[in-house]
Amino acid sequence: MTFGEHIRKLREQKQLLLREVASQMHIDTALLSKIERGTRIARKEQVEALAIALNENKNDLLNVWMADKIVDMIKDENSITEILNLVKENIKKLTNQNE
Amino acid sequence: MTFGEHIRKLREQKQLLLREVASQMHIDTALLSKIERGTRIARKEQVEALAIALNENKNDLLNVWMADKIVDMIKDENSITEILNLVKENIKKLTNQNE
DNA sequence: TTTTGACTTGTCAATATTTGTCTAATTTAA
DNA sequence: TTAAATTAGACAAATATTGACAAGTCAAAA
Repeated sequence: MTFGEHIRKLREQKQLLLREVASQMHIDTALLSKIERGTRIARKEQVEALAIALNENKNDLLNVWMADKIVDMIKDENSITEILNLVKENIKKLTNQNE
Repeated sequence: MTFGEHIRKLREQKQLLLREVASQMHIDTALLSKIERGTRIARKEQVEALAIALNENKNDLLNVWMADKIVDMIKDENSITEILNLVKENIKKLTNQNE
């Protein structure tokens, strides 16, 4: 599930209108609509504001958002698995350096 | 190993000078220097030109480059593993849709 | 020590991208 | 049909990226 689908589902579950949530986030309704539909990428501060407006866990939402951005980057690549393995390796090296 | 470290090692193995490679890539020596040191991010076309200049496999180099960009995005996050799992899930869903 | 060559750094204008909003559709629900 | 909700398109403003230049460091040769 993409970030947009995720937050739309949450919003609908809570029976909130786009304009209600958007207003709490201090952004235009149209922009939130685009974010939900995936034609615009939310900024980090917007995700945080969204977590508050939807009364959801901020970190969880940020994780979904970040994952979405990564998927966006690599979805059209032809060696996704290989790339993700490289990422994992490099992350491991990075964290080991702090020991 | 970061993308910059990687290509610097390759260049040194082949005993090429920054200016030789940069010239083949039609960019300034200073820019290539920054790319190798990780203070600048190469563009896709530059990675491709680099693969030619270094006589390396283009796709392999692009994978290292892409992995590097992803690491850059998430290295400071506190739930990296969780994020990468979400990525994997979502990628799986995406590819299953094409069946 | 001076010079030379390789590399690095800081800065800048040009360019490109992203951002948020407005207005005008379009869709939905009553 | 109407009214409210949502979406699409276009735009200026803000931000970010780009590549180049000039000046810098550094090590080794002269």
